[in-house]
Order: sequence, then C-alpha cells, then structure tokens
Amino acid sequence: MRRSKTDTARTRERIVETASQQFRRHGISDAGLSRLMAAAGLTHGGFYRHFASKDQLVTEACHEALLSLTDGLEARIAGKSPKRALSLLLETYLSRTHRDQPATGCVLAALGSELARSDAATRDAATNGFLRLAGLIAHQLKILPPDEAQDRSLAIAAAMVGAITLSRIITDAPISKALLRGTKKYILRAARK
Amino acid sequence: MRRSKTDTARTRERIVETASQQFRRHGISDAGLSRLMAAAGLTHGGFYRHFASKDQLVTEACHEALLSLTDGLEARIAGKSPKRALSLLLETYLSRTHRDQPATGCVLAALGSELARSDAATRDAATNGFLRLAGLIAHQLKILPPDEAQDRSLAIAAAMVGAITLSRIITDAPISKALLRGTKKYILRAARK
DNA sequence: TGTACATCAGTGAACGCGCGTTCACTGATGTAC
DNA sequence: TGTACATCAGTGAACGCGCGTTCACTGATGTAC
Repeated sequence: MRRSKTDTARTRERIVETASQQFRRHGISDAGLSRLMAAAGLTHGGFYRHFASKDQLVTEACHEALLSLTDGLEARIAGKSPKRALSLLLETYLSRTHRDQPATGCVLAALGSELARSDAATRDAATNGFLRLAGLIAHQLKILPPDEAQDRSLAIAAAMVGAITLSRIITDAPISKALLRGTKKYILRAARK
Repeated sequence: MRRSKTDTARTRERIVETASQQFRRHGISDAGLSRLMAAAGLTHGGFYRHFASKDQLVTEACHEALLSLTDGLEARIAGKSPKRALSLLLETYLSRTHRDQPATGCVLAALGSELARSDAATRDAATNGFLRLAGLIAHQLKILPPDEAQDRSLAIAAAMVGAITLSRIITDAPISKALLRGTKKYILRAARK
C-alpha cells in the first residue's frame, strides 16, 4: 500500500545504504537485487518504484558511500596540524580494521576493478570521490606548490587504495601487514619537500 | 572424438590463455564459461575434461598471466642498471597502453577487488605474482638495506597497481594522465635513499 | 607390426538456479472539491 | 473539515535469459597382446 512521503524517502535511503554495503561485501555483479532488497527489509518487486535500474542504484550507492567516507575522514582531522592530519588519515585508511571490514570501508578499494568496467555515471561518482580523497591529502601538503601538491596527492590517494586492495588479496598475514605499514612510511616520505 | 596428448595439452593452454584475457576484459563473474570456450574455439561441454571447476580455471589463469607479466618485465630490464631498470619498469607498467589494454595487462590491476573475494588458491596465485613484481622492484633498490628494500618494494608495487586501476576508473583524461605521471615521479622519489 | 579394445577429448542437449525486469494487484496516502 | 477519488509504495508471481555443471554420445587415440 502507499506510504507517506517521508516513509518513502527513508526507504529509499535505506535501500541505497544497504546496497552500498552489499556491493562492497559481495561485489557489484554478485550482489543480487532480491537478496539486497531482503536485507533492506523489503521484497524485490518494489525496487523499481525507487530506481530505474540496478546501474542507477550502483551509481547512487557509490556516490553516498564515498561522500560518507570523505566526510568521516574530514571530521577526524578537523583542526589538526597538516602533519598530524596526514598521519591520522593514513592510520585510519591503512588500518587493519579497514582492511578487514570492506563492507563499511572505501568503495574504491572494495570495488576498484569492477568500477573500471562500470558505466560513465558510476565512474563519474567514483572519480569525484577519488578527487575528494586526494583533496583531503593535498590540503596537508601545504609546504609544496599547489600544482605539485595536486599531482602528488593523486598518486598518494591511488597508493592508499592499491594498498588496501592488495592487503585483502595477500594470503600471508605478515606480508599484508608489512604492506600497510610500508605504504604509510613511504607516503610520509613522499609528503616531505 | 579423442585427441592426441599434445593436442590436448595445447587445447588446455589455449583455454587458460583465452580465459585470462576474458577475465581481465569482463571480470571474473561476468566472463561466462560458454562465451569463454567459444572464444577458445570450443563448445562449453568439453570444459570439465580439463578443469574441475571455474574456480580452478580462475586460479590457473591468474597464475599464468602474472607469470607472463613478470617474465616480460624481467626480460625488458635484463642487463640494465638499477636506475634505468626501475625507470623502465615504471614507464612500462604505468603507461597509457597498459591502462587502455586491460585484457593483456596486469591481473592485479584488472581484477584486484574481485581477487580480494576469491578463494584461497586464487589469492595464493595473486600473492605470488605480487611478490614477484615487488621482487623485481626490490632488486633495483640496492642502495637500501634489504629489509627496507623489501618493505618499500611492497608499497611501490601496490601503488603501481592502484594507479592503473584508478586511471581506468577516472573519467577525466587529463587527471587520469596526471595520476600515472604523478605516480611515476613519486615512486622515483621514494626509491632514493 | 597388426589387431581388438579401452580410453577419453569434444559435442550438444539438458539440469536447476538466480539474475534483472515487468506487471496485476492491495490499500494507505495525497489531492481536489 | 469532510468526502471522493487518484496516486503510488510495496507485494508476489511471472518473464526470458545466461549461469555453472552434468551427461549420453561420437570417434580418434592410446594400449595390450
């Protein structure tokens, strides 16, 4: 039966939030709409009242998840010195907690290679999220001229994403840990003048 | 009808080679066995004469593709000075050619986030390939003590994989290029004492 | 070296299953008077 | 403010489709004598 406008809006948000977790946990292709809607407490039939297609949901889920990630990181470093802020960003992003909980972590690390094959709208959302992440880093590189800080922050953000992705693939625990530790050290070196 | 042993071995190799390209092009989940076998010039029914399951093919395809990648890179830098070799590695791996041709490129970049959700055997194959890639880099960091060269090479290899993956996601061509260029510059900095 | 038979690579139909999407239906919400 | 009716969120069955896997069958290859 029909629901109130606020209920409808809440349901839609719940679907997007549930979807973004399911995608990150199982991958985009392997997260089916039926299971996903059930996880949101609904049946699959109602899906198309909210979204035109699965692709649209993917786009929105990536957008929201990346917004939430960068907002969270931004809040975490608010008011800190650039040096301390960069260290905090790296500790948070390159943590074992992040590695072990893909469902609530960075979409770029959880879905990177699938995003590379996604449609333009989803890749746009991913690109914007990536640039926001890089921007957070660029702000901590104030010792450098702006152009160089921009270029370097792109490389640093990609290195962070690559490190988490690979730390999840690697079957040898000490090596996985060494990769995360090494990446942090190596980025801190790269942040120096 | 039955085939000779050498024909059978050749067919098996052809399936693995075709599969590794199809996986890198379409993703593991989205590369179906029927299409894949057709691409290898066979019908899908014969698949299980060669492999116990799709998972086994995935493992072998990743193993072979990573072996081929590291062999190719190794041949390319043979006899070069460490400095020149590192630069060559980076130019080759971080090229627009590599970015634009995932089907024949690095499996870790093409399938990274899917590999993180794959079974142990496939993740073992990916881990070994990653360590071989890192090893190639470590050999060019002879100015550093071995422990540090190992840690740093892990971080560098992950940064390379992350950069290619993200360069494929990014919808803005200049930014994609800036990421590849920036990553090379930043790794060369990190390689210095 | 030649013959008889077992092996098995490859074919194509078939299996059950879950996929994304559509649709008739329900009944509460929203709207127009 | 109350009433009549249109809207539409959510349900559950159904659609065609491709998936991974199995199987009976074919006939050339490999093996045993």
